[in-house]
Amino acid sequence: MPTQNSALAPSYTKCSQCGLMKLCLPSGLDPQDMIQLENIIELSTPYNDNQSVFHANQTFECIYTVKSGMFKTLVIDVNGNEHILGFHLPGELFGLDAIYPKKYISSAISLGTSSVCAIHYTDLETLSSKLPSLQRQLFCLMSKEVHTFQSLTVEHAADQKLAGFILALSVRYKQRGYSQTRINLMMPRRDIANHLNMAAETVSRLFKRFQQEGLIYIQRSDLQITNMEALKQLAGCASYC
Amino acid sequence: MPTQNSALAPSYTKCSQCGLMKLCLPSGLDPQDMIQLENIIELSTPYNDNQSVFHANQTFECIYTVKSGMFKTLVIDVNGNEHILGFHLPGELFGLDAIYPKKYISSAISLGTSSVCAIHYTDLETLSSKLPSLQRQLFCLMSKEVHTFQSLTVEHAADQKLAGFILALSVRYKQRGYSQTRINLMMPRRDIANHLNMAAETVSRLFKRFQQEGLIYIQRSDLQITNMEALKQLAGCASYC
DNA sequence: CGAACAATTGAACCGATTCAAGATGCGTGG
DNA sequence: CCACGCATCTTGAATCGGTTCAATTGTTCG
Repeated sequence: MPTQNSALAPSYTKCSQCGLMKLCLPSGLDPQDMIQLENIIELSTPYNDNQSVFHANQTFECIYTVKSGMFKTLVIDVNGNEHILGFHLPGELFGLDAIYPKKYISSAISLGTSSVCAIHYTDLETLSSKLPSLQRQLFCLMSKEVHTFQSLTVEHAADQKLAGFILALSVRYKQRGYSQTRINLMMPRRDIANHLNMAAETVSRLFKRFQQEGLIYIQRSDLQITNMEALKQLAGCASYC
Repeated sequence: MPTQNSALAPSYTKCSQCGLMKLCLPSGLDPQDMIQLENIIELSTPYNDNQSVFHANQTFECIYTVKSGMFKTLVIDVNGNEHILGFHLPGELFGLDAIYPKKYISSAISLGTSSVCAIHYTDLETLSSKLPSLQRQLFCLMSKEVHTFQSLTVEHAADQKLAGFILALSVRYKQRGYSQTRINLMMPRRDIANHLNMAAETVSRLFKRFQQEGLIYIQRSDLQITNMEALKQLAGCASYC
């Protein structure tokens, strides 16, 4: 049984970048192509808590895959208010939104000690025009990304949003081989609230209610899902399906 | 001076599909490549009001570009509630979100008499692996699409959202050669409200307020922007930038 | 231990929704 | 051409979910 995701995932520390990329690219590439892909990937030194991978307005160069830990991407509006666009788990990509404007739109910040692989976009573009399977993967990935944000634009009640958020984390961790019922949130309540467009107080009250109703057990950032079905029922279809 | 967009845009009725594609693909393709692209595009017969181009769950085959009129894409949640994901103006693409799941996620419905061009996705994929410039364009387009939805996830007050919506339409029509100050809304208040996650009554009240404040003049679906700067000020940065 | 920060809890408040009614515009047929 | 009927839009008043503000508790770390 997988353990809580606070430590590096065993599957990551043991596996090659090839394995990492397989996790990033949903339906896989053939091994020959994978080797070529590995050649354009750069490992970077780990980040401590709250460090930036890139900032909004910097020239776009690389897209990133999370190797361990977690990152958040956020934008700052004209009034100086932050808005967290999303959280990125091991095996997930970020930086794709910078392709069109040729500069980063968002800033990427580490949550706790975390590390990434960097992929130069020009290299990726060149390679994917040589490898149709890679091209297909990338189109799929970007379509999925569109999807994720589409789901977020559908308004729900606060409890549905939070339930959906928890379930989405559960599904994503499961896909990467972590526990789907025990999750280390890593981000503070304030960040969850910000991402879901609600007050931190509301998140706090809802976590309490969910626990009273037996849906979850939560202690600080250690979250256990105790009634998956009820949680799904509550979320309706919010964000994760 | 461009006229209101209620009739077909002159630039469209006169121009070839090549011209249409140029509008869809931001930074253009060289003429040679464009000819190859034209070969995989199919014109379809026009739709009357409220007809469906595709429905959610149908097998994904084509992506579409709007030739004239307007289309909306919408999803229906588990409770049977509609949510309008977006409105698609002439020269814009829709159906990209179906690539990853290989079936349409949303349904596309015409608003008034409208027409499209269909592009078989498998052909497009094949062609774009031969034409690096086309591949680049498509990555850009999808990145832009991610962008659009990212912006929508940032919560604003109702008046900011509506102001942002109006401005976004203005910008998009301008890009396609229509008037940026006089817009035919085409969709009912209910649809605007639904898309922006608010009640139709709120839209009505806000249009009235905007008119009283001299930002717009609106008569049924005929909208004129009378104070662009103030509208931008109000919207802050919502959705259009 | 004590400072600084994060999370919780309670109470007043507010923006937007809901519900209900009325106004307006539009197509149809007499 | 006007009268009718339907759908859309507008307007007002009551209500509610979630925010804001303020105070308290809990946690982490030098």
